[in-house]
Amino acid sequence: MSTPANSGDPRDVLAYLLKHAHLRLTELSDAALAPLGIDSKDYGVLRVIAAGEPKSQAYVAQTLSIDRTTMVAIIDALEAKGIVSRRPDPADRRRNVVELTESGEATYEKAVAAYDAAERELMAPLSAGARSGLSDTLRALVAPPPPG
Amino acid sequence: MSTPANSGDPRDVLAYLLKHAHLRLTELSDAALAPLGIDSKDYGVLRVIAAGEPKSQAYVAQTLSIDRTTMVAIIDALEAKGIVSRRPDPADRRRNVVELTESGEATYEKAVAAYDAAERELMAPLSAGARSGLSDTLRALVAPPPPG
DNA sequence: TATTGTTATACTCTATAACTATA
DNA sequence: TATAGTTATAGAGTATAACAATA
Repeated sequence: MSTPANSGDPRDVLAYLLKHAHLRLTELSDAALAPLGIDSKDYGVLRVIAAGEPKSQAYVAQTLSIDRTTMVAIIDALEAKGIVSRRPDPADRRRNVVELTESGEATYEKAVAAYDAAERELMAPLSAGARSGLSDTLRALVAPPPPG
Repeated sequence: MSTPANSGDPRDVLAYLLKHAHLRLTELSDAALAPLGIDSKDYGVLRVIAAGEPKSQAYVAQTLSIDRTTMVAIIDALEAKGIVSRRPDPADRRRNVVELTESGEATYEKAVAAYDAAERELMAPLSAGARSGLSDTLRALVAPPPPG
């Protein structure tokens, strides 16, 4: 038969597996990042900010599919911690340019190491092939982010 | 180098991929299940209830790692729709036995087909090997549910 | 007119605390 | 004493609506 009998085990349901794998990684990375004063959501934001040229709040929000009103509070908190700075974009004063501060650069470097360790811990039971296969497969399922 | 440079693409971060793959599957399955009057969370509950012998609310909640106070409202709604029934367990009157009604059995059969179609739609870009590899890999990352 | 950032507000989801009844 | 179900309540997370500034 193509559909196996229902054993009642929720791990037969892909939605359950995706939800709980994400939950487990969030727990591990939140714990790893907590000493730096940030969580996994902050890490995602910092990673976009840290890449290449300075970004606007709107760009960061769109890249991560986070509502721009939600982004305000996230940047507020990172700014209060001295990790990022906000200033009006001289080229378009509607925009805020968001950048890592000097101290924020150091925090970001540590955050990359902490997050990577959490990912490795989650993936520890997997073979090297399964590890890279997981990322490749998920990338094929997830559409490119808005700005692309 | 073992860590690639940060391109700013959130799809390089496993947590982003897991979150958005889950989000996409939830959207697809919610849409597929909506004509039946249930959503993907209800489907997970029905799947546990439909397996084998009748279950208590507490068992269903623990199996899915849903708080028992949250389960009350979920079962309330399924009962109001005539999909499941509740009755005290004669063997232990603290417990509610939760079962599919006759009409609920029919809804459940349709729900399995609808959910499976949503999973297939999500997985459509993948090879057969990648599809089964994804489930196997995720299962290795997710601990067995409480009752086991 | 459209976009960016902001604020105030509301909504959803879920958890905590306290209660009842049963064991 | 401990467990199952329930209710009321509170908190986190996120979205919607409306506004000011700027393009």
